[in-house]
Amino acid sequence: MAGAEGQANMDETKRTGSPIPGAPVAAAPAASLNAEPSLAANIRPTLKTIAFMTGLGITTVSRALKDAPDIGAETKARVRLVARQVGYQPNRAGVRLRTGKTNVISLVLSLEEEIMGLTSPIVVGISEVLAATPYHLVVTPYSPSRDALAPVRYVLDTGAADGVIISRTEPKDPRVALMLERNFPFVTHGRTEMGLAHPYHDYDNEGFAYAAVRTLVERGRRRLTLLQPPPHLTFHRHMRHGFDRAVRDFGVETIPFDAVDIDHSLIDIRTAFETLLHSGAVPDGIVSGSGAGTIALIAAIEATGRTIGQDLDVVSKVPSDFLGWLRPEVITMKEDIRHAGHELAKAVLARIAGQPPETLQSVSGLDRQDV
Amino acid sequence: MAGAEGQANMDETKRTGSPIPGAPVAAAPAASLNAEPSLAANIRPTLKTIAFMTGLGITTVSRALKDAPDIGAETKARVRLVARQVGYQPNRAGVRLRTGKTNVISLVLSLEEEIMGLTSPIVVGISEVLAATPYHLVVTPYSPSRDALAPVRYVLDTGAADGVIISRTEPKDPRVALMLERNFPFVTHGRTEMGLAHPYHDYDNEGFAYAAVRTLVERGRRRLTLLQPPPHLTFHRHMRHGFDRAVRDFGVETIPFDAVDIDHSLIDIRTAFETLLHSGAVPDGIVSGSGAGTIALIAAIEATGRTIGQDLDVVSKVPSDFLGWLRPEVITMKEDIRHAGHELAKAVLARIAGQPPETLQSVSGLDRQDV
DNA sequence: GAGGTCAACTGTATCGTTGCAGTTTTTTGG
DNA sequence: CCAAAAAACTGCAACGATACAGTTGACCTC
Repeated sequence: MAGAEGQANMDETKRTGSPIPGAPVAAAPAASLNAEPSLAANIRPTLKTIAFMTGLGITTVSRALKDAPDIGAETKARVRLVARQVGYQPNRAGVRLRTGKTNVISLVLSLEEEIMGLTSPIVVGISEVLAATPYHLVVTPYSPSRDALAPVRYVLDTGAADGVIISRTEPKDPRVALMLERNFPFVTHGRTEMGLAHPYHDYDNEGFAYAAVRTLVERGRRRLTLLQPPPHLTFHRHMRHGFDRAVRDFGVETIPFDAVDIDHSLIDIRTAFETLLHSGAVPDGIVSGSGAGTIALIAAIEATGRTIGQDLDVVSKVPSDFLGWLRPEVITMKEDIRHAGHELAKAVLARIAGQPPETLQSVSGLDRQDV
Repeated sequence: MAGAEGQANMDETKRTGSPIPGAPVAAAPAASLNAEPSLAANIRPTLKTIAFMTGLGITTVSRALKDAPDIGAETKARVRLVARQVGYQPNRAGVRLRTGKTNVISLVLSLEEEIMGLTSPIVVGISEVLAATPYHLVVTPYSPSRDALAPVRYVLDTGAADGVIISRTEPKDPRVALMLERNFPFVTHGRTEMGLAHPYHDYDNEGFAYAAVRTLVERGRRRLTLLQPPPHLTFHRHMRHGFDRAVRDFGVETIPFDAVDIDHSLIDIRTAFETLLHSGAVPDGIVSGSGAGTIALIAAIEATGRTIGQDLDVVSKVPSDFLGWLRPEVITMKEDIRHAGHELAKAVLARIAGQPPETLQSVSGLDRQDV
């Protein structure tokens, strides 16, 4: 546009570089400062270092490492060789500043869902997948008393990550709505019911509850009850549906137990269940949606002098097999949370890579044979 | 140096900014691109945005927000007001690139130490402390089969974090040596024995083992054994010392049990302990250094028809109180791992702030009354 | 041999921030 | 009333990487 020919470039000497020896350029110190990326040993190599070593331009080196089509094959080979040799690793801050790409996955965690050590295996599972990638895992916590939206907003507003993993989803989850609206890559651990497609991984809680009821019925139990997830979370519905459907299918009775849910403290659960056991309506079969909760149930059961496997049966979903060791009479069905971590990580990465959400939805659990 | 007066500055029009309306500068699009940080709504505010809004220079805004001494009080107030108003948050990549400060704490985790959910509460504890700071928590995993030094080297070489938290320390820990040598801020969860001062937080395993033995002795137990940590870790020695010293002090007998340690699988521990129970030398008191391990011990004990609290007693260190619920006959002593997370996080932050290592060493556990 | 095409390479500007070295204005001292 | 000093503010360059818009030279084509 605008200005005539003389305006832009074409000085006789390009200011950058100009390492032609003997040329009457600037002063010595200035030159050495700019030209040689590092005489010393332990400075971290940058593109400039490689450019200097290969005699190429910084741009060329950058493109060569990216395998761009307009760089010669031999040049690429040379650059890669030198890069490997000096142990070049792109400066994350540089990339991030220029491109906005953070190479970070943010795991948004409720600090209190931690009571029963679910975090641990999920972190491990995610880490295992990310280890093979340039991605880092950042834990973004929030206290559940506060707004669950806050951490998500933070990531979105500050561009702190390329992808987000959230759990404890609700049927109408504002976090999902927000990220979908902003077209931000994420996966949820748990489904939603908003009529919007997004990546998720979920445990088949409906299948679990159904199978649990069936198991109890097969043992002759007829008066069943459920220790269920908190009502505002999606998987409350799933578990309820599975339970209720099975109860209908098998024609058995249910005893309501709504005073507490698996988010309550063990003490509360125990107290509430003891109360139930002292009431007129005593169940002979219990489905528990949480391994920790089951411990409280067991305490209540034993405190009232009953024996599991005899007076009543308990089927529990568990994250690990402690219960199997300590109370083999409790029937357990394992939820593989580490596997969930794998799936979640793979899904965000795929989403970031542009794969459509519909293809990134999975449910794991029992074989669905029995549903 | 070199060139005469005309060289450096003093063009009539400064190229940057020049938002004087009506001045005959460049073309419209170029100007709008540079002058107005954003007409649109949702662009993230930067220093430039605030500079534009306040009419100040970018440098001034930066310094004002840093509360530098050469900025006027009123100016600072104005800048802060606008910054708050527009929700300014410094771009981490910019800061990091310029200053090298990452605002990241790296938690270096062995992926397999995870068997018994220690990670969860430690992550929570660290997060709780970091939440009040600009720091993020990044999980840097390694598989224990591989070099434990690798992740530390990575952080050091790439400057991925401002501070590191490691666990599973060894008496001569190469990671500690490396970070000390590079003068890099870190804390260890567990002590070392290298004669070098560094920040640490540790559980008082010696005190635990001593108290455990005392408890057993008080119950009349005389033939004691220890399920101990793996020999290469520092706390193996601590626990051993506490155990051995108490055994000496109280004049009781010990039964060797070195076939397995708490890092072995539950199956292995159970098998090994059953073997011991079937041998001639049967203990009547057991100290267990791990909650998970205790479960395996219990299984072995019960499989051989013995009763805890009667034929023998078990004292176990535990991370949570499941055992207390399910096997109240087992005597438990709780290790508060979340608290460890707090201490570790506070220590790295203090170290980063320049506090001397000697002041950042703590041991928690039982009151040391009994040692 | 002028003009065009293509392959291979390169300089410049930029992301947002801060260290540095100023510049301008006001105040102070003599 | 002028020089010097202090106070308040500012532009430039740089951190490392990449998008973009060239530049260079070899090779073709007519």
